[in-house]
Amino acid sequence: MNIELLVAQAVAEALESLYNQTVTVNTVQIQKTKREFEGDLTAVTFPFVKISKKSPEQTGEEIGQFLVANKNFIANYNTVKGFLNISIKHSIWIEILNNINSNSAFGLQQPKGDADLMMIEYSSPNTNKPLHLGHIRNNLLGFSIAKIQQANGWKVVKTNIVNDRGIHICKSMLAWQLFGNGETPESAAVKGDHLVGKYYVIFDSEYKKQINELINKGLSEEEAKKTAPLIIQAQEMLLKWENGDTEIYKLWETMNGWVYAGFEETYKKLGVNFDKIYYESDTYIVGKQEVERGLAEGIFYRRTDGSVWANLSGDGLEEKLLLRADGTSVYMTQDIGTAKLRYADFPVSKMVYVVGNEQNYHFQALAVLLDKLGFAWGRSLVHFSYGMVELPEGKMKSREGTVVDADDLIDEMVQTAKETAMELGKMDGLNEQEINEIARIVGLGALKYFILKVDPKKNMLFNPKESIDFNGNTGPFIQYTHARIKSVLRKASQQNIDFGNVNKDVEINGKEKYLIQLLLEFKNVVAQAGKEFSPALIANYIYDLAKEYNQFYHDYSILNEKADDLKILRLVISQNVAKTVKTGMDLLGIEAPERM
RNA sequence: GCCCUUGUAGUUCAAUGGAUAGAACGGAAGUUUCCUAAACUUUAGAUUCGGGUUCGAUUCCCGGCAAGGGUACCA
Repeated sequence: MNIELLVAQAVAEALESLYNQTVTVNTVQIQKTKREFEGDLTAVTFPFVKISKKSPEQTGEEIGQFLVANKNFIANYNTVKGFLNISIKHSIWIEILNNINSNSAFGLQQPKGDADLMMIEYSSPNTNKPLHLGHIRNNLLGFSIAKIQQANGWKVVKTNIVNDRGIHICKSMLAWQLFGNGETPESAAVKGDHLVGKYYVIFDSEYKKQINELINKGLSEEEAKKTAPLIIQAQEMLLKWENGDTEIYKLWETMNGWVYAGFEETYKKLGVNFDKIYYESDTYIVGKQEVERGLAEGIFYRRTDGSVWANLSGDGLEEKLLLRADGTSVYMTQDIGTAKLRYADFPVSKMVYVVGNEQNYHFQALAVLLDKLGFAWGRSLVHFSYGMVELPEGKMKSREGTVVDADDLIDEMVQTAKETAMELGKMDGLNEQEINEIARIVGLGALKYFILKVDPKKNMLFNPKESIDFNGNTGPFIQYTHARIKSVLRKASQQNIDFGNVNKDVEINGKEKYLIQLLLEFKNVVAQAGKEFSPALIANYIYDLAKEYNQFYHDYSILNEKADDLKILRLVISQNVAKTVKTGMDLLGIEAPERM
C-alpha cells in the first residue's frame, strides 16, 4: 500500500469535486510533514490557487474538509499558509507497519528470470603498484552500485579490466632485474603488489638521477628524458614483450602473478569481488582488429603518417587517435576491444563504467565510437563518474609520497577500532578471535561509510587522522544502533513475547509514526539510489533512521512497558528498524554486527 | 584560450522548486540507581557575488569570481 499515492489521489478527487477541474495525480505534491507541525503528510496547495481562485489557506481548508468528510483513512487536517497538513488514522499506520513487518525483503525487488543484464566495470587497476585510497573509493562505489542495481531488479555482472601491459609494467620489471637481486614476496616477506610497487619507485628515482646527470652534461630536460639509458631499456623491453620474447614474457607473468596475489588479498579485505575479469593483454589485440574493421568500413581514416583516427566532430567532439603511427594501440583501442569481448561473452543491455571524472571526455568519445562500430548499448553506456579523493595537503601524488596505501589504511582503521573498543571496555569477556572480528567489522564499516556517504560526483576530502572517527555520522554509529536493537530483541525473545503483529487499536504517538514513515521511505530511497547510481542516498537514509531510533530508544523503556500492546508496537518498530538498517548496510557492502 | 564539474556554519557532509536551509565534528553547558554512554539533551554558528524565471530559488537560466579536471600519438 502506498499511502502517499492514496492521499494524492484523494486530493485530486477533492479538486475535481470542489472546483470541477480535472487534475492528474502526479501534479499533487505530497511530502512528509515537518516535525514542528501537526500532521503526517502535507499537500502543497499553492499550485491549485489558479483552479480554486481562492487564497492558499482557504483552498487548503476546503480540500481538508472534503477529505475528512469523504475519506475514511484521514483523521484530521490543518492548514498553514499554502500547506495542508493531513493526519492519517492510527490504524492505517499500524497496518503499514504490520505490512513492512511481514515482508522480509522489504524494499528490494527480486530479479526476474528474463531480467535485463547490466554489466558494471569497476576497480580496473594497473599492475605496477598497489591499490591506494582512490581505488578504495572506486571499489566501494562499484560494489555498492552493483548491489543497488540488483535490488532494483537488474541482473548484474561485475567486471574488472586489469591493465597488465605497457611501459609502466616494464619499468618495474627492469628495475627488479637491475636492482632486485632475485628478491621475491616470500624472501622479502611483503605482499607481491607492494614489492612490485617498490621497484616502480626505484625505477623512477634512478631514472631521475640519470636525467639530472644528462642535464649537467648540457642536454635539455626534454632530451634528457628521452635519451636516459633506463627509459630506452624499458622501451626495448616493451618491444620484446610485444614480440613474445620468452624470457621477458616469463618475468612479466611472474611479477604480474605476485601483484594479482596481492590484489586478491586487498579485495578480500574490502569485501569486493568480480564475476568476470578481463586483461588488457588480451583485449588490446581485439581492439586493434576492431579498428582495422572500422577502417575497412570507412568509419575511421588513416593519415599519411600511418596513424588511424576517428572524426567525431559530427557529435560535438573532436578527432580521436585510435592507433599510433607505429601501429601500437592507445587507451581507446583497448577499451573498444574490451567492449567487443564483453558483448560476445554476455547479453549486455546496459554497460556501466565506474571510472574517475578525469576521464569524462574519454567516455563521451567511447560512447560515440562504440555506437559507430555497431554495439547496441554504445550510446547508452553510463560513465559513472566519481570525484577524486583529496588529502589535506592536496592531491595524492605517488612521486611525492603523499599516496595513502589501501592496505595500510585498512589496517590502521581496524587497529584504531580495536584500541577504541578496548578503552571503552567493549571487549571485556571476549576472546582474541572475537575481538579481532569485531574490530575488523567496525574498522571497515567506518572506512566504507565515510567514503560512501559523500555524493559520488563530488571531490571529497579525506583526512586520515580525522576520518577514523566512531561518533556522529559514521558507520560505527549505525552499526552500534543495530547491535543494540538486536540485544533488545534477544531479551524480548527470552521473555517469550510474541511480536508478530501489532494490535490495530493501539494508539501511537508522533515519534512512532515518524519512524514508520522513515521505514516506508526505504523503498523509494532504494529506487532513487538505483536511478541516480548513488550509494550516498542510502547511507544518509540509514543514518537518519539510526539517529531517530537512538532518541526513541532513550525516550521509552521498551522491554519494561506496562501495556502489552505498546510493548509489542515498540518491539515491532525496533525489529523493522534493525531489518531495514541491515538491508541498507548490505547495499553499501557494510556488515551490521549482532553485537559490539 | 576552449570544454566539463564543484562553490552551503570554523571543518566534513545533507536538502524531487516549498514552511524557520538540516546533521555531524570541533566550541560552550549538562545527563549514567534504567533494555549496550561508540549514546542522549541544551547552546552559538552558513547558502561565493550580481541579474533573471516563479506565488516561492541552495536547487532552474544568464553573467562575474574561486577551486578541481580535461584539452588529440600518456594510461
